[in-house]
Amino acid sequence: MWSLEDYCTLFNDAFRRRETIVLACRCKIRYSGRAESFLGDGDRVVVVKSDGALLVHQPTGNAPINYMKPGCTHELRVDGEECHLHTSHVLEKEKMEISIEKVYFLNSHKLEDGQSIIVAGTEEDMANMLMQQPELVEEGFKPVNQEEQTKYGFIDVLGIDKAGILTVVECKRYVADLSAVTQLRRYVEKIMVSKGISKVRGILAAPRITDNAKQMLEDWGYSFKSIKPPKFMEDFDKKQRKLEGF
Amino acid sequence: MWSLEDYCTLFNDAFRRRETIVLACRCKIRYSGRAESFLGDGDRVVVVKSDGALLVHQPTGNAPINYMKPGCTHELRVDGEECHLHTSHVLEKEKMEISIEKVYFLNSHKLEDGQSIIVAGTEEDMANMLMQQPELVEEGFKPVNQEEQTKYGFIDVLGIDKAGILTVVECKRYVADLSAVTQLRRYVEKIMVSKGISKVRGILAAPRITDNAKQMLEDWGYSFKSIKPPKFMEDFDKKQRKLEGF
DNA sequence: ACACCAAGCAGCAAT
DNA sequence: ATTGCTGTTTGGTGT
Repeated sequence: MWSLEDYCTLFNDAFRRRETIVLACRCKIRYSGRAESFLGDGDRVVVVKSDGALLVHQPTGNAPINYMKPGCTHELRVDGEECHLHTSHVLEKEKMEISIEKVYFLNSHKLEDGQSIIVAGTEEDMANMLMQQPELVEEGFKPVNQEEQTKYGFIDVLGIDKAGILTVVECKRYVADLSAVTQLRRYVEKIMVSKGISKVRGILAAPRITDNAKQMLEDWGYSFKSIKPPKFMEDFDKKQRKLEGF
Repeated sequence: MWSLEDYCTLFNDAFRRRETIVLACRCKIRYSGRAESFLGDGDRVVVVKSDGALLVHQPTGNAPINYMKPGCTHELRVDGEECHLHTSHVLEKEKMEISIEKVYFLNSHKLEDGQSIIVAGTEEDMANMLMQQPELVEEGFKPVNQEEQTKYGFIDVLGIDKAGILTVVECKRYVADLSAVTQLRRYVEKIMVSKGISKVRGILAAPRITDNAKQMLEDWGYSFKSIKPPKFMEDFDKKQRKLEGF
């Protein structure tokens, strides 16, 4: 069994060597920075990464209960019967103190990883699908050049309907809600102003829409088109080539 | 040194006992579910929690590069020269396979934690501050009963200005952007319809606002009030009492 | 269960 | 650096 001093030496040396450190312990946590927080005694896993990021995970749940951003300094010190991990981010004026009552295990290793993840099935993929298969939006719909869109902002798909009316399409991967409608409305109005056109259509493309959102959409004269986002591994080839280019 | 079979036994037994497991390894990862992803060879920390949640962390950055939600089943199996961690969430039709080339360390421990975090300085705290010190919003501003708000949705603060005009206040903890303005606009319109009033004011309360948002705010006849969110540890006493009540 | 929204959101790309 | 926006967002609250 190691002493508190041993743990401190192990930890501080590992961090100095930019190893990634994992520590399971019983602790309480105080944080002060963009907000302030306190977390009473319990068992957690603490991860300190080579870039100084720190994560605290409870034994259940997806998200960290506390964290510090990359760029932090860390020091583990003995304080009576406990160890205290002092973490601070000088630039961001944030600090954290983890009071460690008991260490269950501590391990560290130099980790190297230069890989980027490749994801298929995002909102961007959905927009690309509609650019390539515009008939999915509506019969006779013609997307305009993607270059031209960017001038008007972050519009997912811009096109012209079969009657020649400029049409903004906003894509959502999941259920479209009120904020999706207000977002569409904002884009439509932006286009009307910047192009000086009084008639611009808005289409919300998503697998589903909430009742309230549907109502608001119709009140504003926009329409909904049910579209499932793509989820093809085939897309990987294209993206992989793009990544390998760098 | 342990064999691949040893690691599998350790891992599978630990998960069966609902321990929290930490594994540092060189691996590649495939995920399929709400989207699909692939991550090539690199060193990562894998955390498997007692509720079945799984996190994969690269040696830098704040967020997990891959994850699975609570409720997953996990099995680590030997496959030739490698171990494969098969993770699946039957209900959500999600699955992940982590191909492990090399294990740096593996630890597990039964962790217990029933604590909830107490946070001060949230948007809700900001709204409460304005309810208690309405003069911060504007001279002569009087908040209306908080009960009454809930009928009309998630409005932060509803009140009456010194001229007797109903006023919606939307709070933002940080820089208010375009979506904050559209949100305010949605609430103001909702109130106008539900109360049958043609004149309702809107105030955006935040420490700062972006230029575009300011523009849109003024175009719509709303106003901005620079207010810093509260950040008092004193609030902890109140919240703690509330939590202890359970 | 669904709808809506905040988050100490994070991360990314464009400006 | 700031702005705007997506996210396998997560997590919480109210209906």
